[in-house]
Amino acid sequence: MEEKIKVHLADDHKILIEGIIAVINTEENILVEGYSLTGKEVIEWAQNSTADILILDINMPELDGIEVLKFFKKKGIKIKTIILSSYDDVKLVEEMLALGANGYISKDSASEHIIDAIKAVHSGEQFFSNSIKDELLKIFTGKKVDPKKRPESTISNLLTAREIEVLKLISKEHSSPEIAEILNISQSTVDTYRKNLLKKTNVKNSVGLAMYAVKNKIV
Amino acid sequence: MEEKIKVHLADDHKILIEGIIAVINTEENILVEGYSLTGKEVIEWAQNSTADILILDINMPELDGIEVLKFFKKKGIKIKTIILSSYDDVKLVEEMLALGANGYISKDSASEHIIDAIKAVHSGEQFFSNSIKDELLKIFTGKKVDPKKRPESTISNLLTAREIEVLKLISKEHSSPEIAEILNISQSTVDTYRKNLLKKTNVKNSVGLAMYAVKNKIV
DNA sequence: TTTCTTATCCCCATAAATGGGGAGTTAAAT
DNA sequence: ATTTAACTCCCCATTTATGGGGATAAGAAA
Repeated sequence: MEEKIKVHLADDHKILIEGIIAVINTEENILVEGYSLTGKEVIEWAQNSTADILILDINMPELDGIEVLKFFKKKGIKIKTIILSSYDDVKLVEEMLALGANGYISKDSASEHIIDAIKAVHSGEQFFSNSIKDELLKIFTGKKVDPKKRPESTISNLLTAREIEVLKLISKEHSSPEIAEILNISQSTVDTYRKNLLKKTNVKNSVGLAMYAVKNKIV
Repeated sequence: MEEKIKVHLADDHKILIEGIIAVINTEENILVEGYSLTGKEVIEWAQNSTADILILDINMPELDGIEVLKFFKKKGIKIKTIILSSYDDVKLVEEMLALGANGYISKDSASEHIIDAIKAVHSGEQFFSNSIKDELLKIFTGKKVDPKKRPESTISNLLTAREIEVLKLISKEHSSPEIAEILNISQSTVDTYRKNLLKKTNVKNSVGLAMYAVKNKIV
């Protein structure tokens, strides 16, 4: 009687995607209409999408989930989005909500939660993993946080897109010459980014940068 | 007529596990007999296992795939193991082979490759993702490497107490001169520890060391 | 006892990172 | 139209890090 819920997946790991498809296929009224392996693909897809729900991994190379959500917000694209994350990070959840995400599930959670999340978000609710709910409770009961006073100074506006790219590569143990080659820019430029990153993040060296990246879940 | 191939999965992301189960369930003669979510669980399971194949994620918190393989080798446990990795890293592949792994597939590859890998490894062959094969070819054609001269000795044991001390200080953004002063030893010694740490952990630089420390909850 | 591990130190050399300066182009915002 | 932000590139110099080799003393393990 009712239409199937159309879902689009975005994750850089194809195995995970095919796994989720297999899981979702056990559900009668949910249909995976396609998937994207990179942030860029998601953005292209989004231009002419008729899907109901997007399940979006935040950890993708180059253009990650955060950037995708920002793009949506900027362009006024309204797609109900469920974040799929490797980590339970309240900061990230807050940022995602501010960027218009409708749900947040951890990759640690059981796969049936994906089904639950899709159904909930499709019917207009929000959905969170139990693990992340626990984390949230701690914050919102312990200290009361004004939801309007959301983190204005997220990494994304502290660091530029390019700086984040460089930071990610640094965190993946790449040297400046390597990063220069990967990004197709000169080593001088990479070194400039390193300097700016050190200043902006207020850490001492590359190790500090990597730790910063870990702490802020940008790797 | 023939017995089903019994497979055990090990990955800290339950969603990925359930996804792989769903994929494998489409295969008639392969059966997932269980799964482990941590390295410790794998080791416990391995004591009384009757499975034919273990599919092992290398990136697990605390006790990762490398340590699991080392444990197997030490205890003489013989389980055909397929490594499931997020990265295409030749160094890692070499290390895994030296530790007795029988296959190496990337999470980026399509899920049917898991099926192929299971079948290949079960029949005594080795299996590698195409992406990693390309990488390997580059190495083994460019420079000829004696397969017997595999990094057996380079990646030996766990870290010593002193090495861990140094690793902690590195992860706290200290430089070698600083560490030398803190520990009251010469900088030469600190540098020796750095070298040993790089070898033992098989990472490229200090950033890699810091990440290793994070992954293994040393910091 | 002999071997192995750990902790300590040194030499050499090269590669990489850090820290300061300046500067051009483009695109967006005011 | 002018300013600003982001991205790009270069000079200089110094400090750190990496990679190879070797070495010694104390203590544990075989």
